[in-house]
Amino acid sequence: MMQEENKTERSIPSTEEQIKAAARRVFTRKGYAATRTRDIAEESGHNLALLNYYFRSKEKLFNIIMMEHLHLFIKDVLGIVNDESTTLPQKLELLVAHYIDMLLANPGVPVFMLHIINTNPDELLNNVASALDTEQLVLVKQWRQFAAAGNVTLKPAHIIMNLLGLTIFPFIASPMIKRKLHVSDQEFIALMTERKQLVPVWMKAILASS
Amino acid sequence: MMQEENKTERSIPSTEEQIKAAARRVFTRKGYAATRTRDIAEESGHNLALLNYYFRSKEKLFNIIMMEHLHLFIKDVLGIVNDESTTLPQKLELLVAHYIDMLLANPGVPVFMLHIINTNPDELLNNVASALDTEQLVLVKQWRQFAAAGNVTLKPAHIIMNLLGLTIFPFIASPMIKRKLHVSDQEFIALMTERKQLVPVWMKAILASS
DNA sequence: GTCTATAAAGTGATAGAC
DNA sequence: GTCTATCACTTTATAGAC
Repeated sequence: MMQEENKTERSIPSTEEQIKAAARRVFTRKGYAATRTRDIAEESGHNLALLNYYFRSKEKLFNIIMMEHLHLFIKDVLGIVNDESTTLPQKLELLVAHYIDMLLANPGVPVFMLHIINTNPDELLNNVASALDTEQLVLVKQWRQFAAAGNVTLKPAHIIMNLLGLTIFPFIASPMIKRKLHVSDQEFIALMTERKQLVPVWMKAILASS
Repeated sequence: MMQEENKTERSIPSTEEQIKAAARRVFTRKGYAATRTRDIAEESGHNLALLNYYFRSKEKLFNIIMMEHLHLFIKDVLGIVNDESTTLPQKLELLVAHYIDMLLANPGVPVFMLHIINTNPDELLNNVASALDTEQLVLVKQWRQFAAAGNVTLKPAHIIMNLLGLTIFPFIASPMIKRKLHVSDQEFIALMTERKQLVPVWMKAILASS
């Protein structure tokens, strides 16, 4: 009477989806080892047996979540990086904006990924951005051109570490930042939104200073 | 006959120290939950029962290691930060060099800390650098002076995030960096050593660009 | 102090009723 | 598909011999 059950687009998620969503939250918050299947079941509002019914095992469920997170990191990036019609500085701005938007929508992703990177080094480091280390990327070609023409003395490793550090680190350290710098959740979002413009400017200043 | 037991400075560590050192390695590598007390015992070359004999429980042992890591983060910093005889730029250089040296000697510390920060938010975030958020620090006074005189439009939160991101992030992401950027352990150390000089230069360039 | 053996509790997964 | 009850195994911690 009040609300008719919406059976079309926005209907209630299936049990399987509910469990997966709960798993994403708990795994992201506590990591793989500290998560008990009972935690996920409780968080999902369903029974422990359902978890095994739908996903067979804790590990298989984790792998599904992991792959989805991995996909978030790579999705849409190839399009930006391989676009012949954009310049190098434009790609920088697009990449930073894209990642900050993605991380604002999925704040737990970096900690999740780093936890994996630092525990299962070999297992999936091959997968991480494996599509991205190609030497044929337009971005890489443009970079070589830029480095050959101008006089960039800074090693590429430094540049990449700077870019990632300036973009991703705030999300990793957000609990400490919010606490110690007296930044509210809302202010944190505003800060990160500012950084979409600022990081590219800073990167250019860093390049110019070397 | 071959080697007489050295009983003075550099004698073999006590069983207690051996277990603690093993715990530090295993906890750093795998995190609290994924570590089994048996792993620590095996790594130390001693028996599982000895761990409980010396430290009562896994949790108490972990807390000891955690506090030692926390101490590494704060130790010596107060001296740098409260030194009336150094300028602000000098403090920046000293702090960056100090942290990079500390992290090169203890590469696992950041991941260890972040794992804790993101799992036990409230428990110890009060302790983290609680001595450092005082408004009375010489560093803070010098900063206020600098900000009032010059025209620094950048918010302090951005500056701190940049400094930490440029300094600490490479250690957090080192497994990925080494793998994806084809950087050897030795080259990584060289890169970080370079950053002791570079980060302060970059920070100044960032400030000037705003 | 150090070991072996074992108790006590936790955890992933399944059987079987509904 | 969903639940309760339970198995099989792991893991922390301790008891007790030496």
